[in-house]
Amino acid sequence: MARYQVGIRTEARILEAARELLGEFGLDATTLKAICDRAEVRVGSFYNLFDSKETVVLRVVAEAIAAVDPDPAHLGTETLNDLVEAYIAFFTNESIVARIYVQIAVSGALNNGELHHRIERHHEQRVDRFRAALQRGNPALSVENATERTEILLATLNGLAFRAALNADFDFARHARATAIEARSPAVRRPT
Amino acid sequence: MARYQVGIRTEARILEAARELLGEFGLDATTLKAICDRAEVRVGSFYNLFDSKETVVLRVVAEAIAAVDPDPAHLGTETLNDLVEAYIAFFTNESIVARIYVQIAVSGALNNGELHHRIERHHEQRVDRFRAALQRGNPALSVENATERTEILLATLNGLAFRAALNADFDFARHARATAIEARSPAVRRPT
DNA sequence: TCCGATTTTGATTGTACACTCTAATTTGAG
DNA sequence: CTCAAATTAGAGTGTACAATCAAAATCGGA
Repeated sequence: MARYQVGIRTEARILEAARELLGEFGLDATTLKAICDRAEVRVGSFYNLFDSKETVVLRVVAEAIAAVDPDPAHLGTETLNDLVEAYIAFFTNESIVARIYVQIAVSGALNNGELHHRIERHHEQRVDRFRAALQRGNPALSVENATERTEILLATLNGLAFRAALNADFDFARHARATAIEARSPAVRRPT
Repeated sequence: MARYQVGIRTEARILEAARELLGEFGLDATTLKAICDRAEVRVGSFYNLFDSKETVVLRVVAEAIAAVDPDPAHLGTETLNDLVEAYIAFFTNESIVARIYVQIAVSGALNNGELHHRIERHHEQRVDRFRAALQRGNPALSVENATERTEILLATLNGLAFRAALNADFDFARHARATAIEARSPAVRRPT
């Protein structure tokens, strides 16, 4: 299936249109028609290049996440701080796309089994990367302890992001950084 | 608008049907037709009693949340533990309804301004109740400190709930209780 | 220039959904 | 029993959407 240049450019235009619409107006407003209108393409051309609307949406979301990856090559050199900052960057710069991610995770999960697994796997990979980075900066931690701590940290970050999605005034970055510091330098219980 | 008994019973049947469908199959599967079929009511009767489908859904969700309220009369006697346990009960027993709450918060928030404010207000009231309970059990805490701590605690609980929604095996209750203990008895930073 | 492969078009299909409207029926207070 | 008000029925409206298809146009290697 040797591609023609025209088709490749059209594909790029469609992706760009989807990226812009999703990032600006959210999932519900990004209809197939809206994408095609902005890309100046007719519906038929869209389906000549993509299997479905879902394909495009998932690709845009995946690319937005990948764009802030502090270690795209997976060299294992990232610090916990890098990962947290990447997380903050994603939710700060791409808040609507981030919301779409949650939207897909929450609404699609019950119905669409394949999608559910993709998101589940994605989250587990994230736990793993965060845990590894935490242990790198803190070799004394056991795997169990580090995993536990990572689960809590990520839960808090997700919760804070959700909070920020509800209230734009909420200082997501500050809370996120404070939480991350807490997770990095282990606290001890005050004797009671 | 003096009600007839028949209408009151029909209203109850519709609410019950919506409750069952939402709790079992989620928001997307709970169509107007599905509600009417289960309630054995025709569409026209539905709209004689309710303004919209949204009305019914929001009422079911609100009632599910109210059902686990440890202090429905707002006497101010609830402990932080009570509140956390209520939260755990809601997400454990009514996991699908809880998911619907998130679904509404995330997808509706951008479009529907009125709904957005309701959910925002609900969250702020929750922060307030949690903070008050925390201070009651820990009078030494300043309002600022308690608020901060509460924001983090609630964010973590929400994040853990989200995690549990993705992976049914995740031990939500254990993590939630552990986090709450942490929040209750302030930890101090280990000197570095 | 030729010609098969790719791309484009846009009318059309199909579907799912919330919601409306009017006429018929039922209720229950007086 | 009467009758106005409440309730019910259910066909019908309107809309928004993703996706299909066959024919026309275009591409680009040989």
